[in-house]
This record gives sequence, structure tokens and C-alpha cells, in this order.
Amino acid sequence: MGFNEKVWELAKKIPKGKVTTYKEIAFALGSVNSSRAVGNALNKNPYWPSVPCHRVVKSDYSIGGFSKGTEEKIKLLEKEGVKIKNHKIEPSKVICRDFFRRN
DNA sequence: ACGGTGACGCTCA
DNA sequence: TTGAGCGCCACCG
Repeated sequence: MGFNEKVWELAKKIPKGKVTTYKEIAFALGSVNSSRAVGNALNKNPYWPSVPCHRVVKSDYSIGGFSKGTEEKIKLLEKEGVKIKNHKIEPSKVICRDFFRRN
């Protein structure tokens, strides 16, 4: 199982209404500085929508990218109950690396 | 093997 | 506080 597949596995575990960051996923995989590679993996995610990659945002709480466009990503998140103001998500909705360790 | 690419993150001005 | 600059890392030709 390669790095990309591990990323997709973790992303699958993010509950509806919650989000995480590229950085937290990198931490959970034990490769602290690979947040950029995590973004790459999600960009190429072939399992949409089974892998909810729209629930992954940047560590500064801004939206980050999305293959179908940032606006679409925002729509999906708000539809799931994550409020966004000034293109920033609510920090309280972010689950951290420990969540993945225990799951 | 090697260099280019990108849905990132941190630092410093 | 905001943005440019630079480092990072897996993947692919």
C-alpha cells in the first residue's frame, strides 16, 4: 500500500460535519513534513465520493483546493453543517491526529 | 536516476 | 496581518 492509498484510507474516516487538515493527515501517517504530498494524493483521489476529500482543509483554516472548485467545496461543507465565514472554517470542527490513531 | 509538479506550511519583512 | 519566498515530499515521465 503506497502513501496515496494511506491518505485515502484516513480521509474516509472523517465523519460528516467534521473536517481535518492536510497537516494532521501528514502527522497521522508519521511523515510530518509531507502535507504537500497529502494534497497531491487527494487531488488525484479516484474514489470520489466514497473518499470525502472535501473535508480536508488548510492548517490556517482557509479552504484549500478542490478539483471541482473552491466554491463547490464550500457548498458541500456547509451542507454538512460546517459554517464558513471569510473563507475560513470553524476551528472547532477540526479533528486532530489522535482521532486517526484511535481509529 | 533526475528533475518537474502541486488541493501545503512556516518564516520573516 | 498579509504576502512572498523557500522548504518539503510522493508521484510521474
